[in-house]
Amino acid sequence: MPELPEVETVVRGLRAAVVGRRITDVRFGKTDFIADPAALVRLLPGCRIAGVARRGKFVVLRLERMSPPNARATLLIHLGMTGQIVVGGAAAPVSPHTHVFVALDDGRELRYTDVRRFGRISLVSDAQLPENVLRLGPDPLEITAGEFQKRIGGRRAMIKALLLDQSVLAGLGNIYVDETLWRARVHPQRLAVRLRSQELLRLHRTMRDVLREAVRLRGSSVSDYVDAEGQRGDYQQRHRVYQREGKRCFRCGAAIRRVVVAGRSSFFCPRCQRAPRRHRGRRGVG
DNA sequence: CTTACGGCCTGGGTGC
DNA sequence: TGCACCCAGGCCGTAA
Repeated sequence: MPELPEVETVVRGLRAAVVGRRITDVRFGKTDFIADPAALVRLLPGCRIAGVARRGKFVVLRLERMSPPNARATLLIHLGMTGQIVVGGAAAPVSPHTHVFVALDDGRELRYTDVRRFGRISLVSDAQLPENVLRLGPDPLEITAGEFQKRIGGRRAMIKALLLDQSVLAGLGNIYVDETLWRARVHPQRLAVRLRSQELLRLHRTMRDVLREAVRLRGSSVSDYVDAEGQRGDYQQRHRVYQREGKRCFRCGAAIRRVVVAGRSSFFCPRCQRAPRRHRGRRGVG
């Protein structure tokens, strides 16, 4: 499940592999997750890949068209749950569920594979870019403690819902929110408005620690995430609560529990992460 | 405006 | 062996 660390890892691999390359051909399998596949066929061939960046969980491919001179466009790719972008030889065997083939001028091919097709691909002009990116909040690795407090503190929603909200912060998903909350000892159902300033600061610091370590370990491979070279990440070995229901808390030994918060499975330690009062006594039996 | 929630997309895994 | 069903993450519409 690609979140910030996985997308960052993919982006770094892509950057090394495709920046400067020219696109020679585009072919598709299924296209129902692509905004305008005909536009990709029409506009991508001939483009030079000028840069690769990450915005939240989006992979951002900056493209330069030959004509008109200096025309620019941006390919936005969201990996959804099971999206993979892998660069390899054009003759390499094709993995099942591969739906986009982008041939490059060095004989290699960039391929997009997505079992569920929850991913999204769209080509936008620079004029359209703001409306696509504007609604995203700041990057968790760049936001300052002050900004973090300002965006989160005082709001009445549950802290987990806010951390998952891409317009509040862009890049966190279920795994890294749960891991951050456990490390900061904050219960997922606490209302942000009820968090003490000290807890908000701890959350900010912990979130960044978790994400930096996860990037260093090239992300978490829980189901089928792989980076641009097709390699799995290692951060799943550091997970302390995610998908560990019933297992012992690494800190205190209590049994990890699961509740649904913001429509998502949420794993936490009932002893390290104290529930807010209004939830005490009616936590699920399991 | 803010928040909560249900539904939708798809198909692998699970359990009967 | 087959098959119904759950579930994942993001997003959108709707309601309060």
